[in-house]
Amino acid sequence: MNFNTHEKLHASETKCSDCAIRVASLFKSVSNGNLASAEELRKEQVRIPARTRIFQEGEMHDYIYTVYSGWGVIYKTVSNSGKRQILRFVLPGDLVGFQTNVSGVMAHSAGTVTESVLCSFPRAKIKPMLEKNSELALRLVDMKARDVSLCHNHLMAAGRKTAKESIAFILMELFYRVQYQVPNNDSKATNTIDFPITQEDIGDAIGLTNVHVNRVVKELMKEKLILCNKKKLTILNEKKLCEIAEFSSDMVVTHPLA
Amino acid sequence: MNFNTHEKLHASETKCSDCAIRVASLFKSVSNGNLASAEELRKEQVRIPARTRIFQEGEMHDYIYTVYSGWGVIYKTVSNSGKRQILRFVLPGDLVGFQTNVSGVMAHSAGTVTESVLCSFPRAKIKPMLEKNSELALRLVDMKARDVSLCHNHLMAAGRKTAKESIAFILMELFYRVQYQVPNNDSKATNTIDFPITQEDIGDAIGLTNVHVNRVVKELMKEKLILCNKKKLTILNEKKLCEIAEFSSDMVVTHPLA
DNA sequence: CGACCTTTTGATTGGCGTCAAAATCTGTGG
DNA sequence: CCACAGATTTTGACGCCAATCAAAAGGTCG
Repeated sequence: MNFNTHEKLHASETKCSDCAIRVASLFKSVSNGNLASAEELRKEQVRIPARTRIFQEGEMHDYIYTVYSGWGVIYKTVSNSGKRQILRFVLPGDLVGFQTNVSGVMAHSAGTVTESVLCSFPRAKIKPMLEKNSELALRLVDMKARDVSLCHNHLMAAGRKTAKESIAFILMELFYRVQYQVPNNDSKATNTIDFPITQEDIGDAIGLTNVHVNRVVKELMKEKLILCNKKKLTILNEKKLCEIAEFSSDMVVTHPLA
Repeated sequence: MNFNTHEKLHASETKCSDCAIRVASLFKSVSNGNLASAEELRKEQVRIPARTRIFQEGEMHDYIYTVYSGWGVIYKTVSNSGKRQILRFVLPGDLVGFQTNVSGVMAHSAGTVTESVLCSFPRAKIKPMLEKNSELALRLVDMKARDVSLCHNHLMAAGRKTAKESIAFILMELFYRVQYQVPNNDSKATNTIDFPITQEDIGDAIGLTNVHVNRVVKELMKEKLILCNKKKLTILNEKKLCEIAEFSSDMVVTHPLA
């Protein structure tokens, strides 16, 4: 699976008439009055094809993005071996590309999995915006704290869990994140979500080969814990999976700073 | 290696006469005027023995801490297997225990490695403080962004690097973090730092056994890349180690949001 | 000095990687 | 709507990195 490059990212931009709505996640907890004051920050909506790179590790990139729709990944590559480590699956509402450093050189790459719609925002305007609007700053603290929490769980899976435990974990985590973050999903009724990532992606997220992921996934299917094909994932035995994975749904729920 | 518990954490507190200085890290970028206004927030200084638990995963804990001196770890435990995953080595200037959730139940445990001095701060006062002082909020965003960045590197090591690469990485990372964060270290002159963690700790950080860590560390010594004994670590061949680890010093440098 | 860590070494095992090839799926253009 | 190419999944054989088990040697601290 190779990423197309998306060099002229901002060439295909179209105006987003009411982008404040689209960046619902970042602005979620901001009162209407303040939102209005943030309106001046005109944002650009971008549509990016499936499996296309958004920005690349080591390169300058002056925008951050809020995901409006679609799945993506952020990742790093070991240059010695060429192996990829997926750091996070990106879903609607997530922020992509925010990092604090002097140079603006990206510490990781980002790419889409499915066709995605992002709202871009100039990195340079973040600080003034946060200074003007403390609610936004608090919201960003929340989002970053959640990033840390997800990354801790992810690290735990990669470092200390078996292949089966890790895979069960990642499936449950994504199932719940989709439930909370993807609009118009019916996962509560059907226990099924759209699942556009490959087994190779799963492997790259937890440090396994696609071959081994396949063996474990088949085992989970044989045990009637999941059903997984045609880009759909069904959770058949949530209780058992949570036990195996040591997962609980409150590991993925966002909370405002209280 | 077991942690003592530190049940009566706040029993042994002593007043910290000028704690604003001690929480230098969190308040680093805050102008003097604002610092004064934050003075009202009386903080408590706590001294904790070596290898003692500060708080535990799954339990309520109402304080966050800024580390003034000493080494510590934050970690999670796989209950199935009892295996520990160290999420982060904690050094002076680091924040410990900040997370956003409703319940106040800690998502991970924290403990000291050496005797440490911490400044405690009531979790409940964070939000009002940040609302009053936007510079603090920005500073917290920076710190959390750095947490994410370190965790990404850590995940990369655990997931996709070989034992040798990961161990080289963790050694270089700690070497530079000590250089930047520990006061009165002479690492620039001597290439040597105090190194109080065990090989078991290193293994728990990247998902290896102490036995295997030992074999690799000995190999690194045999190759004259490091020198490591008596709780001291010397970097003999930084260039080579950085190549093996794919490490660069700007992976650990803190930058204010610009 | 004695108990307990921590490091070190050796022997053996096993989980997951590697290599390879077939089967299946997916999207695209004719 | 079919055909084809490329991506993805699946299966099998085999190998290796790191785990496990065990035990000795060296450090550390009360």
